[in-house]
Amino acid sequence: MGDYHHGDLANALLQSARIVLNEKGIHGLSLRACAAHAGVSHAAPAHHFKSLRGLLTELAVIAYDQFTTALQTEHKQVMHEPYRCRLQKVCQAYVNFSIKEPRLFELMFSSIPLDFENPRLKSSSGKAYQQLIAIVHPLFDAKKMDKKRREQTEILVWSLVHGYACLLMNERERCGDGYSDTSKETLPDFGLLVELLQ
Amino acid sequence: MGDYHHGDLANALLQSARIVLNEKGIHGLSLRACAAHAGVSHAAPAHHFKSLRGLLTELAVIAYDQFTTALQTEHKQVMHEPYRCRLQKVCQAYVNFSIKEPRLFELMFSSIPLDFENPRLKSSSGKAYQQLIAIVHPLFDAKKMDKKRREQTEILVWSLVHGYACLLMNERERCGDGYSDTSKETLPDFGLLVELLQ
DNA sequence: CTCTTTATGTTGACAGTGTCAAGTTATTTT
DNA sequence: AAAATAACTTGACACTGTCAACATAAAGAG
Repeated sequence: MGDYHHGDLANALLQSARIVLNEKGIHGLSLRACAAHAGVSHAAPAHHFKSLRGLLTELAVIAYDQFTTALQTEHKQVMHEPYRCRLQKVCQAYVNFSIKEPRLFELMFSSIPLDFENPRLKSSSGKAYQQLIAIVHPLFDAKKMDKKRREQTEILVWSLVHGYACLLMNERERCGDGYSDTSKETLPDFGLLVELLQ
Repeated sequence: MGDYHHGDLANALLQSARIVLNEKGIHGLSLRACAAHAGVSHAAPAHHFKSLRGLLTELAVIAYDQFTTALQTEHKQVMHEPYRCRLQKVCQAYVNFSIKEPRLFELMFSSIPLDFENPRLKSSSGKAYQQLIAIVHPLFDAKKMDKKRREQTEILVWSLVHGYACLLMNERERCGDGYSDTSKETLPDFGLLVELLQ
């Protein structure tokens, strides 16, 4: 009776998962909802992803890849600009992604348990971090820093932009769907921090 | 048969909720588990908290209060120290809280839907933010900044420390329970950023 | 070409969850 | 003392993830 052998159900389910994710949010995303959206039985996903965790993990891989691409694209576009400007703009791209794809961003950094032993997830999330570092790195060339201080500074930059994106998203969640304060969508100039601290 | 009229079931349930939270994490916390731990029937919590969301919201209130207290305590202890040092230490207290009470921290800033219209939650989370601002504020006295630039700088500082705490927690989650890299538990000196950016 | 194996979906079941309605008991009010 | 109310229990329903058993289609072996 039923259509057996869909052909590429794994990808179809991931496609459905993205749609359900955007409609109902992470906590509304269920295996059964994805199966229903893809038009298959409720237990079909288990044959492609071991569990819900498995599906979320694969979805996170997609998310990280798309995230990395977004950073890369911006990075290439600002290659010719001065260092500070570069950094600011790529960090803005980081924030923009969290605004454009809030559900994917949530998935990547939320407390929802993913399978971080999964080699694909390890790879894609690792690449995202490397892409970030690649942006900050040229900034060090002029400075004289040892390895440890470099790493610490990298983490500080990452923390800065990541924290901003997180807080912005929290605010959006709290204030309902219609909320969008365009003034907060642009990351403040990092120079303000220098002004404060020096 | 059953003991009716417990006396102070609401608080007993919140107490149980904290225990269950610390044992099983946010996504393992359920109304029924709390009820079982408190020794009451599965539907008892509904009479005190409208729903699971209601219970999580009240738990978040406790979390924010404890968080604010932690910041306040540190703030008082470093009152006599120079501005920059003060800022660094209170931010460290922020990070320390996320290490000491990771589940509560998660609850406060995760994507789990809370009732942000709840006046108690509004109040307690607002106080936490005010406490943060209160720390950054004195730093501006020496600088000449207009209101907008002040607010932007406040957000940048907040982003910095919040992002660090979040990333640290993600790392902990990913690397299993036994993970603790003490070198990362101390927030790098903000001066590194100045060095990088100026 | 036929038989077997394997991959892929389906169906049905189970335990767990939040939530609601109805019933039971204790306290409070009148 | 009677009535009203608050607190808690019980039972039910729909939903979830996950497992086992079954059905079907594709691929491989002889």
